[in-house]
Amino acid sequence: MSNHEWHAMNTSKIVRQRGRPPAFDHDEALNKAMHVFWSHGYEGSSMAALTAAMGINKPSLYGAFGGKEELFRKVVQKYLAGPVAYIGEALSEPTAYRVVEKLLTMSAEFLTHDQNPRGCMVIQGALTCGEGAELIQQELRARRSAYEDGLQQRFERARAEDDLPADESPAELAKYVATIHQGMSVQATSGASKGELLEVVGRVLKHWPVVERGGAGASQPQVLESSA
Amino acid sequence: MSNHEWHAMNTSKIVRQRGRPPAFDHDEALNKAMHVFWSHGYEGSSMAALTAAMGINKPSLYGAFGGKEELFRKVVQKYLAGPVAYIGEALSEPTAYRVVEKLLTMSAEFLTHDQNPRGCMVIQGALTCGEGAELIQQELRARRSAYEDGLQQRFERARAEDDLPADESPAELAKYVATIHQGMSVQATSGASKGELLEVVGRVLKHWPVVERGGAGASQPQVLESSA
DNA sequence: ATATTAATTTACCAATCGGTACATATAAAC
DNA sequence: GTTTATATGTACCGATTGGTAAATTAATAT
Repeated sequence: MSNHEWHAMNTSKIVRQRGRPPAFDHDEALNKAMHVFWSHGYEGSSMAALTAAMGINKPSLYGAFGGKEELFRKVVQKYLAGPVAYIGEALSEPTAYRVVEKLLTMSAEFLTHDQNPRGCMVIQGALTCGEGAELIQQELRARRSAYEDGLQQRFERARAEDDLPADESPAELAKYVATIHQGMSVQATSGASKGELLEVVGRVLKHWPVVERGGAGASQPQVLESSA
Repeated sequence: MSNHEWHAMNTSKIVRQRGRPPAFDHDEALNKAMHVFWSHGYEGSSMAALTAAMGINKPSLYGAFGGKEELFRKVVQKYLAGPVAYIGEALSEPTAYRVVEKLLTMSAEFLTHDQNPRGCMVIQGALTCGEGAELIQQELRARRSAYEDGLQQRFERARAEDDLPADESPAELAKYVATIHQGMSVQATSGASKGELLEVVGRVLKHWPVVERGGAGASQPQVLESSA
């Protein structure tokens, strides 16, 4: 069993090992690597840039993470479980409207947050690439597809709960929301502000399909008003 | 005056030159280069891949186009004047609704056309990059900004012509349409079909703001129905 | 024919790419 | 202490990166 595999199956478990202990914090180094990949994409991040940011040298990186490609996959896992965990939270909102409202509003915040590199790593990490990165490109595409599937399933549930009109297609709504989300990522990378993204979100929410309930229109959602 | 500069100012002008004539077609080679850059992005396209596709060797490429970066800039110009010239045509449609309808409908076709690499080169050519490509990244960002400005100006004209409600912001609408467009590009690269993109476009058009004209609602635009 | 001009081919450049061999350093186990 | 196991630093690997020097080839001008 190689060293980085041992690390993978023993995250944060304190086991007395013999041999020289690592001189760096595994999780912290992974965060530094995430920042580099997030900023420059997979191919745009050189081993030199990664090791410099992580504060370790190449043999240590190989021992602990197994090379550039495996490091990137571990970074993606951490990214999904950390910075974009809000997506899973949004999906558990009680209504489809609230799901989209929370998802896109938090995305507008997330994509333009000062501490974060602009844009989403899963969307932009390897949209285009050379001949050596097709597997990474494929991996990220699969992640985006899984995200869209999650949205679709949530909207199917919403329709079953009479929370979406019966003539609305969950798959089509999911692709619509994913398209908006991905466009917002490109916009953030291009310099769009949080306020500008929130205006886009507001327009999406203003026309979000809701079922007409009898009587007063009290269930009509509030229109999100944002500061430009 | 270097050779590639001579080429730049003498496009398609037949002048008897002395010296050995080029063995390749300038414009055709540029098209081949466009296809490579379009498929793999700026950094993902190596000189080896470019020269192989163009059917020339490196010194010829340097002589005719001035290096990788200048070649890419020339490719972008050709891309704007050729494959995506439909954008300019869309802007001259008579109403804002028709502008967006034509722009996004043709984009759905364009982004998924069998003969084209998936996605838009200006959007995805250098969204993320390493340390040597920031200038190209900046150039493409400026192109996207110019595109959005064009949309905004068109919507300003539309509002002046009472073709958009007075309380709609042209800048906000432009960013909204650009966000949709850029999201569609990511979707196309991820494998979305023309029909799926047209469904997204249909949803955008269904809620496009139009001025309420007196009397019957005859001026209400037809909803675009697409085949999935 | 000869000179001139320019595009071709071949071979090469230094720098960087991701990845490793190897010796050394540092811990626990005995 | 000695042994064993792991991490570190240095120095290196072949391959590829974008870019050229120099010789050759092919055209026109005289």
